[in-house]
Amino acid sequence: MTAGQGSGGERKYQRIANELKAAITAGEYQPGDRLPGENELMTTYQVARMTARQALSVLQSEGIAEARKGAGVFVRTFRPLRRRGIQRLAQSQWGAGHSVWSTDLDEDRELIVDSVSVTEKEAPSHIADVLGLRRGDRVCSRSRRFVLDGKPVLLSTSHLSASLVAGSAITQEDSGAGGVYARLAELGHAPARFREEIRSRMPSATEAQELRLPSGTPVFLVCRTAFTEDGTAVEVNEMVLDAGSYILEYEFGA
Amino acid sequence: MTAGQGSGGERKYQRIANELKAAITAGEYQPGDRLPGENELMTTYQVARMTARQALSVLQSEGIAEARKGAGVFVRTFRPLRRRGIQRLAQSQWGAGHSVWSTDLDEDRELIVDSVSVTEKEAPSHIADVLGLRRGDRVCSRSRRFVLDGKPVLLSTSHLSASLVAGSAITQEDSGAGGVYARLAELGHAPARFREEIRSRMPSATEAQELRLPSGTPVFLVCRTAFTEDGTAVEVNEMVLDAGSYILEYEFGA
DNA sequence: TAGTGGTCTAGACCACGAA
DNA sequence: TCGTGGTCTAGACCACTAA
Repeated sequence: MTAGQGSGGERKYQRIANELKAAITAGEYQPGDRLPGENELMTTYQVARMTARQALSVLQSEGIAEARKGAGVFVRTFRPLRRRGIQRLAQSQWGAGHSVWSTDLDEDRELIVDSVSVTEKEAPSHIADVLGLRRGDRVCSRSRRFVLDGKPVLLSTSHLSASLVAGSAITQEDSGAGGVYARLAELGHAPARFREEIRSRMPSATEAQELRLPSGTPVFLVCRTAFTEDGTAVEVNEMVLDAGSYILEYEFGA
Repeated sequence: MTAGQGSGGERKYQRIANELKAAITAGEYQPGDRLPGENELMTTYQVARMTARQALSVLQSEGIAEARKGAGVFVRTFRPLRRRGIQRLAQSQWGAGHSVWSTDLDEDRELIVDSVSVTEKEAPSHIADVLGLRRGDRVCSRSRRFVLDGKPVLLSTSHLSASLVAGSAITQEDSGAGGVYARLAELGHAPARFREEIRSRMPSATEAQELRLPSGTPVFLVCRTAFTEDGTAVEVNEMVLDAGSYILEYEFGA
């Protein structure tokens, strides 16, 4: 046979991929172990380079394996953070000066803010709509990147009306104890209700680079809107999360 | 040049992919439109088949485009459902005989249960742990597939202790008005609290087939646990969602 | 330096969809 | 029937990593 797939048979690359997956499931390859490379698969299965490649790409696109250029293809480890969407925003926490992120920390794992930037610009239209701003009104945008065990896992950009927060610590890189929500409370705009909307898709090339995502890893897009008691939206926080690094959790009553 | 990438330059396939993306963003190709095929890209960019292919595969793996064998590569449409995780489980709804899914329906879009199967088997260990069952105890598992506009979007498997629900309508394919939660309430095990845990990853080949997912579409894994007032877990529902068809939404107070 | 994965070429046969 | 994407071959040069 020179090409094409036999009508009754499993695809060659699929068969190779399945055998590798089975070996991983059986524990023959542990997380972090190196899998057989392209050359080895070519000889053991007697296939062309591109076919061996495609077999390995199946594992990568399912998030099971990760290629490192010049080194090999390795079984990925999966050790996600648990992000509690509701308890973490309870008043008792930010009101008392805790970081909103402290509950994200499993024992001994450090989630660190890698870079912060605060800018003021004209409000993007989809943000202006939610915050009830007029055309041309300006927003204060706080962008942060969070790093876990040396790997970036979360990009967060928080948008607030520039006129609302002018002069407060919110416009500083260090927003102070309790963070932005404590400052909003001091300004008389304490958040009372939150809405989080979650999507998931494959990352753009830019996002994949910023989060150092191996191919086959989707991202969560979490958009949180904070409302005051009277129902006014005061903050919109757009987040991009490495989906392989997070479990999102919500608890609520019936 | 015969092969390899010029050290300073953008990859060929990446450049082609970027131009296609720009054209889509600019509106030259609308959702549902057919993109230039492999043959057309080969001639217009003077590249080999595999290179044109790889350019198109970039768009597919980012979920921007979708290949249909024998027809072409098309710009994908994105029109997700909004799944409200909290309001939809309020007592007022299932208590009154509404389907839990009714709030998922945007006007004029029909979410239909495609297939139902109810089985009884020994509890998988991760389910037994949560439900507090002993080794060898049995569970009643209700599996359903939901279809929107002819496309499957959600696979749901609900696990309950077999001894707890024996003889009730829960063991029937039609669980009756108000669904499983109304029946649990009648049995004296009304759910009072819920926990939903969300992950996202690329689908396995099986999941991709069952949900008819184009490549480049991740899935949500939503695991909901229902607790009674005294904190006993009475139901574990494992769901697999087409991430391109859903926005998950949670609203809660500070 | 040897071996790895990343990109690229120039061919081929196949199953499928639309006309 | 004809064009499409899906699979496959057998070569090639490159950048990167680890020994």
